[in-house]
Amino acid sequence: MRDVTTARTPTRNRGNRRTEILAAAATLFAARGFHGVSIEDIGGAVGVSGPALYRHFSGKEALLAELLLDVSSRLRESAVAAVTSPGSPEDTLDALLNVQITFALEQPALITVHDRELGNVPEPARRQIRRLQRLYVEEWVTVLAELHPACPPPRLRAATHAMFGLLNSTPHSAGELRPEAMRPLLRAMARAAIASIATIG
Amino acid sequence: MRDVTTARTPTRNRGNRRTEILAAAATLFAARGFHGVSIEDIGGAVGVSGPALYRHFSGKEALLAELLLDVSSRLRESAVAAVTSPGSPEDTLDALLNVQITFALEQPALITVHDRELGNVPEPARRQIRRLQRLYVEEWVTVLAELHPACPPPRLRAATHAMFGLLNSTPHSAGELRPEAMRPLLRAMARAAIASIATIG
DNA sequence: GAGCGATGTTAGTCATCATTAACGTAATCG
DNA sequence: CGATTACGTTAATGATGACTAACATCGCTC
Repeated sequence: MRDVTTARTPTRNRGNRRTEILAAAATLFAARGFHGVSIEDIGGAVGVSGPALYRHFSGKEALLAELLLDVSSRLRESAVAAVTSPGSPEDTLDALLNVQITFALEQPALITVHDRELGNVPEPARRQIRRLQRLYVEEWVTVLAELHPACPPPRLRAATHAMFGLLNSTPHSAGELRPEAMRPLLRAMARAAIASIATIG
Repeated sequence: MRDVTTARTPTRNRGNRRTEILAAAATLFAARGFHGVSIEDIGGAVGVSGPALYRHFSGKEALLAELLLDVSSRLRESAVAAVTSPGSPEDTLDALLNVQITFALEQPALITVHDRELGNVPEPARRQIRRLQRLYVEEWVTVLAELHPACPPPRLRAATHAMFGLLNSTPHSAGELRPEAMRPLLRAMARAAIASIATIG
């Protein structure tokens, strides 16, 4: 009389604990910074204590690396999907906005860690994360370039970063507004901000 | 035959070293986070080594506290000046934008530390910094409320934070654009973003 | 039902680090 | 001059923290 519905892989709940740890670490890193969080803290947050983490990760830095690698590849994947789906440049921009806004609203901790802690990732992984981040930005720049052909790329890049700053402000205004109200606000502000870059220079 | 031109206070270069330390600490904290920087690092950055800092500050946390207290009071002071000077709400908004943009462009390290490290400031000072930050935000909200009377305050507050995010993106787009080009871009994007908040809801 | 792999536990170990102690030195001031 | 003050220096000291070792346990598979 065993429960067969939970389709267990060869090794039972394999991966749950791992995922749990990643989530807890993201929250803690976002709140106190990589060096402000101890292995003990992370373990404690998931109900195991300390060195248990080494059964799942080779070390603290590896944990961070996996976190950032995961975020940056998911972001890039979603961006590629948005860009390759058919539609006008305006449609594509809207799709990109949705990607970033959804991420910012649903995973504020990951977003925070993603743009603060790259410096603590050891070298092999760091390069790859940087590459993914760069590719993500370039998806945006490409679309913006279609909408504003007269705008030089450096300005487009700066504008893109400014927009990320705007959208990623969600951790700061946590609690001010419900997500359902935050989403249209961010979308409107970001759209307007982008539209404005044609009006200067 | 002494040099009298350098108007020395009772104690020679008093305060130079102190200021130098604060500046170095800001840069390091911005780059690696409070816990990622050692007292030795900060000392090294100004050419003295380690425990010399205790001649100027009571400890690492006190150093951070002074940094944040200084930033938040300067921001608030400038905001008050902008708000109390005569002019239309639009003029006042422009003045506020100039305050924040100038700060973001000229002191990116301080801006970065200012919105990341509050959690590491010990309690007496933390409350005061929070208070100053809140007051700063309220200056913005008050002006925005005049421009958008129909907009509920929580939305104004969220929009204000989003705009700070936009303007404070300068550390991320460092090098993309020269400050002379960055300033009008940020101003245009921020103005447009703010104008857009009336168009929803 | 013995062996094994996955997963934890607790008790080291070894660095790093904030902070303090003990001790110069040079300039200022009486 | 002689003392005090401002500033530094190099050794402790005491915590904390990442990581390792040695030792369970438990669910499976054979």
